[in-house]
Amino acid sequence: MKTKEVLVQADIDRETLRFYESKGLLPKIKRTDSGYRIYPDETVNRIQFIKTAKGAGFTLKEIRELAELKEKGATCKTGRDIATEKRNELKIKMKALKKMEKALNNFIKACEAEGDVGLKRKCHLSFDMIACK
Amino acid sequence: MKTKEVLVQADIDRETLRFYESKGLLPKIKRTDSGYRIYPDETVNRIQFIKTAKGAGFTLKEIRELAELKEKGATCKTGRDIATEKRNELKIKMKALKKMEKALNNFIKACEAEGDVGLKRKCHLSFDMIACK
DNA sequence: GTAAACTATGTAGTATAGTACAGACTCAAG
DNA sequence: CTTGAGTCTGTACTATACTACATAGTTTAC
Repeated sequence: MKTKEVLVQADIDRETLRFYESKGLLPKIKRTDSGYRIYPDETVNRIQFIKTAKGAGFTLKEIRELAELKEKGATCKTGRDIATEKRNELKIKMKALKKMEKALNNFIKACEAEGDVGLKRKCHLSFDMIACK
Repeated sequence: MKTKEVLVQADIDRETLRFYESKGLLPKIKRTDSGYRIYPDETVNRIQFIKTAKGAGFTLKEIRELAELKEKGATCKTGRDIATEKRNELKIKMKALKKMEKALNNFIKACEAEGDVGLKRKCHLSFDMIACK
């Protein structure tokens, strides 16, 4: 695959792609005699993975650690340990997300219960117990 | 509350606290005649809220938008709209998290099925369908 | 009444994750 | 065989979220 093809298929910016390459996040890229990059097909999936992992709050460094499990042929034990650690981080993030969701839900519900639509009623958001007066 | 009290109770760094203040994330802070900050009690809760929201992937700017719902006495309608928008962002993040969790779970399970413990077996992580050979 | 602990301001530096060129080379179509 | 689209390298700039001083003033405990 040539660069443009990756850019279109993975919906990514040329500079960002190069940036990810420089950070060691992509699988090995060949070059033509003239120096043009030839990407393996899995690159598109890899970028999708990076996007998902980023969306889940992982840093590029963390994502590279996961990518390296594949790249460097880690042993299963090492791989499992890293994956388990990442899963624990994930669980903590999930908790924060659920806490926030609950707070926002309470706030939205309280607003609706007060029949806010179209009104200019004042509301008060508190950060321990979200409510609307 | 004096600064030190907030630092200890909220488990936050002095400089970070000042940084949050400069970004408009904290409730109004009074000063003594000599210029020392006097924080309202809710400050500790606010910092906890900031931490949770950050953990859920919101930026400080986004967190300030939520904080301002309280600070500036927004109308319920405005408040609800912002909260609903944030809740939508949250749902997208939650999806990414679940996708990642599934991928990690598959990987860990596959490793265990192969009886990796103590072995130096090679494993391969693929990013569309995580597996261990 | 002085030393230690605390606080204030301002400035500068770091890490992360891009984003935006400039200047030059290559390739493909008419 | 030239022109435009595509690509290359390198450097510099941006935003976010801190982090680390330096320097100076204040409060508290002995």
